[in-house]
Amino acid sequence: MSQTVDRALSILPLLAEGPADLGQVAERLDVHKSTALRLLRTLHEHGLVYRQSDQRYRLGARLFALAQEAVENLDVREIAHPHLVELNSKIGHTVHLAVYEENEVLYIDKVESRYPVRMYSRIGKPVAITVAAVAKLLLADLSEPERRAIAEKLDYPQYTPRSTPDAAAFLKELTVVREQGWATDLGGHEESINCIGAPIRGADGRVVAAMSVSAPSVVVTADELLTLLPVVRRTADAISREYSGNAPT
Amino acid sequence: MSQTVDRALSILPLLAEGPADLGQVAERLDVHKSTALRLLRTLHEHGLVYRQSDQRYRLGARLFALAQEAVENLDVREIAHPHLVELNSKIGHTVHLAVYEENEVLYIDKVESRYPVRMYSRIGKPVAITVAAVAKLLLADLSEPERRAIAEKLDYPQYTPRSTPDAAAFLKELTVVREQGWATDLGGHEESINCIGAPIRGADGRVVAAMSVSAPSVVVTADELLTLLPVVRRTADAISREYSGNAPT
DNA sequence: TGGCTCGTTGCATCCTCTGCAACGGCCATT
DNA sequence: AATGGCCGTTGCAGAGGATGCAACGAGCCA
Repeated sequence: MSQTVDRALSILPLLAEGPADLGQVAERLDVHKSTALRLLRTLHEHGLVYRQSDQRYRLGARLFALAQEAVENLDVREIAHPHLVELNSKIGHTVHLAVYEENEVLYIDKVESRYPVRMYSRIGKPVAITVAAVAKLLLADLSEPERRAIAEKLDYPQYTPRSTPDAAAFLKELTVVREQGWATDLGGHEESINCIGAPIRGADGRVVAAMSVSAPSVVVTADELLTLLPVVRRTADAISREYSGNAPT
Repeated sequence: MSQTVDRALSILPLLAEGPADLGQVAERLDVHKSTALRLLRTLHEHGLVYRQSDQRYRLGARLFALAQEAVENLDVREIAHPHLVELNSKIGHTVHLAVYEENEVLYIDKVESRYPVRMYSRIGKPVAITVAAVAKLLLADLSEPERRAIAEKLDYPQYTPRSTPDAAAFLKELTVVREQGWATDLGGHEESINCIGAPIRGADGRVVAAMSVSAPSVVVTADELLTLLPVVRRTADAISREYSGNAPT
């Protein structure tokens, strides 16, 4: 809506691909160098881009701080976290927490017992929306027209033979998930990984987040994983209760 | 430099404090509501702000993704990570990796063996710059006028009695660190936590990052921690070598 | 029902952003 | 050492877009 801001913000994803110099930025934006320079300077003043020693620009440190504060404002995460840790300590598998926002599903927390390293590596990354258990849970709660609109806009990458093939299958799956109140991803994203998930609801009953437990099939079979469903649902319900209780609004 | 972009970007830290509605944003920016609306819409289109159900705005999901990609482009981190993990598995204590950027020192990686939970919680957060071992290492490598300029601009919070008291003491400490090639923080931030750190250098000898090992004094005394100095320095040097070797530029 | 607040829209005015051209520093080439 | 090319930077005039105003409309409460 605002041309200048629009152009300036377009620089950010561009730099996310890797450092770029003034000329490259100007070319990608299709504007004059002097224009790109002014935009970059403004971004720089706000700490969103950083000028490295070779004069090329890359994303700046303030982005970390902002993302940090953004995630801290998500109170679901704060409430859920201890529950996720507790569940993880019980069953040992990876536990995820995700939210839906603006046509994207993203992980906002993760607890992994076996491989603590690079734990943050997936937080903030968009989820494979057509197959992930948490994505199904979050989308299943939307209204029917919304679900249809989204389902038709999506791509359906065939990660594995068990990936959701198309919009029709996805919508059907969402209906199932909506009715049963939990979801699975059995090898739909990676052949050897299974997930089960449950929704977290606010005081009004709307799904505000979703959690899942993932495990490689070499460790537990899909059937064995499904036996964990009750404890996963109990955890999700406990989070829901605590979240609803505290909600002041 | 660009008024419109400047105003738009000023909205981000404002929303970082917490959700705000249109009127509040307009007031804080000192612009007309319609102007604020257009700026917010533009930010919204780029996913940087999100409009929650009560119509108030808060920081959006794309910030995560951007910060995520930004951190992945820091190749020091990628190279260093396996070394940090290895060191951690040897000695068991928390290992940090930090860089200096634009008057700030921030952690970009962390390996913690005993408490894997919320591992990302400090990544991206500004370091206690006047006391942390990594901060001393990174600042010590700057030119003398730069060091002085920064030292005089800083605040010197007295986290503990052992915190760096003022600019003079800090500059003196930086000189020591610069000469000995390693740094410590012995209870300067938290009474019971000690750290030792070593610099990571690029091909040109400049310090590009710093790493540290932290441990509570109830587990190891400061003297015991110092016995780990050789292995910490060896790790840092190994990272430096690998980083310098691969650098194509 | 009426009045209030808050978000939204269309529009004329004026500001500010834009692109141009020229400068200067840096590097490589001869 | 001199030259040419490349890239970042600056000042400026013009034009295009951002701004604030005023009016509308939706939701809420009394």
